[in-house]
Amino acid sequence: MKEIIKNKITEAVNEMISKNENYSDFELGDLNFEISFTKDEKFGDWSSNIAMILAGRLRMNPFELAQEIAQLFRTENNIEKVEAVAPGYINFYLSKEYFSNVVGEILKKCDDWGKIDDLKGKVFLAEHTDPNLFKEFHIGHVMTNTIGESLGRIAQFANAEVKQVTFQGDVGLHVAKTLWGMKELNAELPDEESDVWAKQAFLGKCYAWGEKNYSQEDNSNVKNEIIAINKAVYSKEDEVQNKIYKTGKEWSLKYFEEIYKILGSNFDHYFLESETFEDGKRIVEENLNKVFKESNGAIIFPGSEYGLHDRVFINSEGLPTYEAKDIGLFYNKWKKYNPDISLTITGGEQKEYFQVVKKAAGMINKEWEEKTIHIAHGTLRLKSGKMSSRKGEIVRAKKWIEDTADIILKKMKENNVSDNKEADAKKIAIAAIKYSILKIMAGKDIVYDEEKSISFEGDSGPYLQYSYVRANSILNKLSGYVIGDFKKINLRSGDVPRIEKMLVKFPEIVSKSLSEYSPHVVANYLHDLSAEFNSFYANTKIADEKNVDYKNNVALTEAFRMTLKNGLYLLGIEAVEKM
RNA sequence: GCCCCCAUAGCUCAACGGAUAGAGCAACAGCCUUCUAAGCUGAAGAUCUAGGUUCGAUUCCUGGUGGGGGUACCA
Repeated sequence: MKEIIKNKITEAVNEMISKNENYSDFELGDLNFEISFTKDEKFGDWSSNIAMILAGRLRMNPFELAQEIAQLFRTENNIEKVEAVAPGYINFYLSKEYFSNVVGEILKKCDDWGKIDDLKGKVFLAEHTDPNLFKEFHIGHVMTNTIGESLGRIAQFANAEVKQVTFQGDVGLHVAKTLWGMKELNAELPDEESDVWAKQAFLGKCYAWGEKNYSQEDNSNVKNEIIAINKAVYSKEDEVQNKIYKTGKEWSLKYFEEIYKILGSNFDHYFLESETFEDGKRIVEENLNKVFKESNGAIIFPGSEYGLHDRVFINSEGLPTYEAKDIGLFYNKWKKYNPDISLTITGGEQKEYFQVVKKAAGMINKEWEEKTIHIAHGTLRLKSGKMSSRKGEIVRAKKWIEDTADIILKKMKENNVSDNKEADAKKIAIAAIKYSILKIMAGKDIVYDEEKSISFEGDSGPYLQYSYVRANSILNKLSGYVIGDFKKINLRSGDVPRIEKMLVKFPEIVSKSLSEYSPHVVANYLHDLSAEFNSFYANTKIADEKNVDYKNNVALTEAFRMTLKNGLYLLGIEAVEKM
């Protein structure tokens, strides 16, 4: 529809220009005007700003120009009315047929409703979460994971071939600190029968202990020990240490598997630093004196020459830093997937760091820079201040989810509608958490208030799930009917309900969300859509055969349910049947 | 010091340079004999500050104030 309107406007403007010699030297080609949904029903359904843009160029009154264009606009069946309105909008009113046809289309497309071709044939890589083995998974990781998973799913809806990957840190100073701690705190070592949570909690404690001792100024012995351990991790020469390392690594990998399962996150591949650092180191060394240079015994990239920071890629011990490992990751990503778009999602504090790495990467291989997009999201911070796994001051993801699920479970027991309360409570908890992250534009900080539990009402994940449950409940009641019976939709007796008009927007919303790499566009839309449905629900008895618009309303409810379900999928949220 | 980001209602967030700046929470007034009240309806409430660009600025530019982040061998 958008394209039709756009073409017809172009025709009208061309006609206007050809008729009037005042415009003869005017070129339409580069006009970038828009056709967008109106923000209020009273302005019609679609609206164009063409007159206001033309007005600037032709130095004319936008409203008069709008009137002229509107008059020349040749309407077609589905466009009922075209109207020029001050300050210079041209508004389009669509017919009832148009909207009921879209409802029919939604019922036909089902799970495919909302899919677009924006990334057809493209390989889309989404790297996110990037936890360090030997450290605990905290609520900050949940944020990256949630945003990354959602962006991947949105790209998938845009018909891209999506690969979700993560880059896990299994070598480096943090590992050395943990290993040192494991030796020191050996007495507390959990036995093999302990669960993954206890084991990882122990590793987290060891890390914090190692970090604390490492950074104490008067403790140069410990510092040297840890540096030695770090070297041995890379070289794998110390048999005893290799064994400890192997134990810790296995515990961690199992632990992360459990976490990903809880979050509903699926990775196509796990890159490990231990598998990329050699490539990274080699590439950096190959490009010494071309891209990189030596400085104080280390190999650095002189970012300051490009308005960025200088950063160390290989330290004076000859070991690769995260920077070099990231170069190795670029190499391995392209070797394995050759992506058209490669997204890296991290916290905002890595913004300037990543600019440096990306710049350096681009000087090695142009494609690496050109096809990489860094999404820096905000920090999930505590009300009391920043989390620090170094100091052991973190909120564990698992605890967050379980605490949330407990509150929900209590509420479910009061209501007593769900048949699998435990499982549903978990889904609702995840929904609440993910939605609270996704409803905010990526890039902004979120303050996590441990006192105030997360919201289950209003603009929240559970609100969306609840709206789904309501629609579901109506449709279940009609189990004697097959929805197929409603696919032949008659014209409504009255006005098209707002919810029906809103459904039409879904594919456009997906497209916008993708182009801005911002799941919050989808989240906000689903909230508005659900609010509109709930309002419709409160004012209309939907499952009422006596109503003249009965079939329309049932079909509309089904279309809403499908749209919401597909939208929730994009956010990585599961619908529940009852709650 | 230098660089980057942010500032909208009491609180948490929205708003392609456009129409009356939208929501949720909290507080206030209502609505369960009717498809699940995790809901609905109503009223109240906001663009940090000084300039500039524009037909039009919450949005773009400059200064100020306040907050966050980054600044070489951590990730």
